[in-house]
Amino acid sequence: MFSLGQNNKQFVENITAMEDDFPRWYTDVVKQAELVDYGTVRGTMIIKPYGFAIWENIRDQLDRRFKETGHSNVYFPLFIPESLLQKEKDHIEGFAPEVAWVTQGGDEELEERICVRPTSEVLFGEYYAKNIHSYRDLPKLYNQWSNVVRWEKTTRPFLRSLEFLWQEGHTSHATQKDAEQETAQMLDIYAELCEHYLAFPVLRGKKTEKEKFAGAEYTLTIESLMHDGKALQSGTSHYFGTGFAEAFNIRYLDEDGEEKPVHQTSWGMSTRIMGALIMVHGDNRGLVVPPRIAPTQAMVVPVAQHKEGVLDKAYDLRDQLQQLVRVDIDGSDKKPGWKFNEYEMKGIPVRIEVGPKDIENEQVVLVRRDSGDKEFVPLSELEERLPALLEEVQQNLYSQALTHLQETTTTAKDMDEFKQALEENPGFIKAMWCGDEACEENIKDETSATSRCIPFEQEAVSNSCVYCGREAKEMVYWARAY
RNA sequence: CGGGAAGUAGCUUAGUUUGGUAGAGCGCCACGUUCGGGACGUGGAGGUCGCAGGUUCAAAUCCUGUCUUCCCGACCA
Repeated sequence: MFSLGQNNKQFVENITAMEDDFPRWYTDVVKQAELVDYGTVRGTMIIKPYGFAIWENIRDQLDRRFKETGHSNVYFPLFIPESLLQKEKDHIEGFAPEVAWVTQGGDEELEERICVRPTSEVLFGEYYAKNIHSYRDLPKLYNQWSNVVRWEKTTRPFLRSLEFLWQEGHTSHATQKDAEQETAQMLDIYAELCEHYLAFPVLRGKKTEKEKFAGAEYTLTIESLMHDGKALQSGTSHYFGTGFAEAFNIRYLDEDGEEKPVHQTSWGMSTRIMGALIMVHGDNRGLVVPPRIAPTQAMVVPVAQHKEGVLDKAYDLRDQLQQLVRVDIDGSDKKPGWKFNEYEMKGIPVRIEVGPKDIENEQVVLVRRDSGDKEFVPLSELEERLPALLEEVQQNLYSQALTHLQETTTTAKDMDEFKQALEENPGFIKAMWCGDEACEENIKDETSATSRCIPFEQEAVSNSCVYCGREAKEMVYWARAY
């Protein structure tokens, strides 16, 4: 095994070091790895082929699980009439400030403003009201892949943009129990995607009243930790109770002959998760993509490719390995060093070098992106070694992320400890809370940290509220967040 | 929405203080030499200096407005 050594200054000149300026590192990586370009309208983004290929893999994994759990994909319109959006009071209050409105069609002023969907609860509500009549119609388990628009004031690629891609699930159930099970099940699917494919751990829990979705009875969330110690809400699943059913009059006739409102859920994961992928695994050489989600898992780089037989051998390898993993080759006439850097920047998990010496020795060189370690592998062992190495990279990325989460998760019994933790070892802070929204508000004002979730797995780190000292109700994870 | 910084070739930028023919490096194209960690030589293409007004004989440069990006804060399922 060899390591890359210290001679790496030249490789990173295009990317700001993350310890110098993390926000700048992020935008550098997003651009250098060719994930996105800025759109012409402020706050919009063009997702480029490589960025979209990663999103497609995330999408496919989620979609497979949705279908395995009985959901059907549908597509609802982009437009919502203002009167429809107004129907659920909390919902419209939550979203009104960031809605984009259409006021004109062609030359004509519209009689009623039309909203460009920021989310589609009301459209599904209206549909369900018309289409659900009997307990036999339930459950209705719908999902849609779509774009939504939220007129945000400050924007960053993937993390917050005026328009973004996501999926939104909307379901109706006969009973509270069924709907609550659905809410929990979908959160598990999101958590599993993060842990098994995107290779980072998440904290699961419930949002506080202040942080919950507008119109929901409660919101479940998964929270993940970025490299700079800030948290990112990575997926949410909402239980609506019968709130929307009452507002939209979604009722069914039950077996017992009684008319009852349905119990509903909605859940979503967006292209924002791309931001998590970048900020959890990325390093000063650029992006690092976990093998299970990487569009290209291994890149064949021929060395001294002008020499007899090298390029042919490289293409043969590509063809052979294609049966096994997602492999690509760069047969362009760039120099090898250029290619090494290019694919490190793009985070491709493993590089396969083949040169004249390797051909002579009947071997290849495998270089892993996460650690930079090189190993010489006999051709006869390659088909066995490469998938195993990809798996090692996947596991290592997860355990690195887990270690980071564990090492930066602290406990605070009072505000001094709380502030000290934020200052010295930013990450999640476990602290008790009395349940009073005023304390939550004050903590935010004084520290800019917010409540991230009330974890399912509770643990009493003290008896009293970290802010006011009154009797504590529950333990909350706090952090500065994106 | 407040405070700060910046927009000059695909990218990074010099030039702006003191107005006077728009420069460089990288990248791109052609040819040759190279090729085990971002090669080199020669030749070449590429710019309404973000946009709109104004001042001036003359504006990348001065003035006003505006758009966009980045940072900090406020806001934010």
